Amino acid sequence: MAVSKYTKPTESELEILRVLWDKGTATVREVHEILAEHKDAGYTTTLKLMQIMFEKGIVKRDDSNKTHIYRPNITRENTQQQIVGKMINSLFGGSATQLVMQALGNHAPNKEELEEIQKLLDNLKKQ
Amino acid sequence: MAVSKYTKPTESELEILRVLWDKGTATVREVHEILAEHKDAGYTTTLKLMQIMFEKGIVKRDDSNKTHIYRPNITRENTQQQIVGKMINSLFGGSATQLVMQALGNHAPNKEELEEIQKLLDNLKKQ
DNA sequence: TTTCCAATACGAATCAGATCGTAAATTGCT
DNA sequence: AGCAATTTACGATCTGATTCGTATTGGAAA
Repeated sequence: MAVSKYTKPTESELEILRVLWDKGTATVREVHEILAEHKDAGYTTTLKLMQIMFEKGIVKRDDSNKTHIYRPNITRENTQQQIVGKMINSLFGGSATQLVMQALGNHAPNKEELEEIQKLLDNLKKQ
Repeated sequence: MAVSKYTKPTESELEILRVLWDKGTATVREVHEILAEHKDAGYTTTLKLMQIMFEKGIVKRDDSNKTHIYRPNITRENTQQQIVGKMINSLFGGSATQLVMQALGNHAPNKEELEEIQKLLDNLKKQ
């Protein structure tokens, strides 16, 4: 079985990944424009970060044309899982329940979301 | 109203905070012994970190004796809230529900915990 | 073909966090 | 008082992340 050397994305890398996850593929320019709405960093900064992410294997890219096209090489779900898992251990003593209580307590969902959670809960109870 | 300049604790700071939260108060030596069980770093490293945390205001200390006694200056609950909140925004597009689904899906709780969550859910539905 | 623009490549500077060696201070013990 | 052990203080180094300036490259348009 192939071993994937998992590296936790940094904050900046996560920002870029979010754009790539949403769009599927994007050029450096596209990513940069979106980040620039809320953050100010130069274009070459975004470029450099994406190059580093490529070297790390976090993203893939098509460089057959002058303007390279990037795409994520790790899934959103997997990354969420890694990070949430780490947080459960480091901040909630290993109890996912504690995290769930915290999240629900401080960020109450609406009716539809409550129903969604209820369904999942019902499923878990059946096991 | 007093403004508290919130600073996100680093990973190492969190490790130390966990010990302080569990014990209430502790000396550098005590914290270090516990960390040393799972991590290897020199005593002065732990000392330095705790000194920096003191400068930042993350911990308080009683230095009326030679051996200083440290205690947390931020609560576990508050810290959890800050970090979970940030994660919901940066990784789950602002949806606490998504985080909850993720956590429950990948770290299924036992019967008692499910009941606990159910109770909270029932309460939220009543609103 | 030449020119110009946009994109990439690359190296350097900066910054924060973590680590540790060493010196100075304090306390307990003989 | 003098010594040994423990603790604190402090500065230096190292590493990783971020930022950016500048040079180079490639392609499109004139």
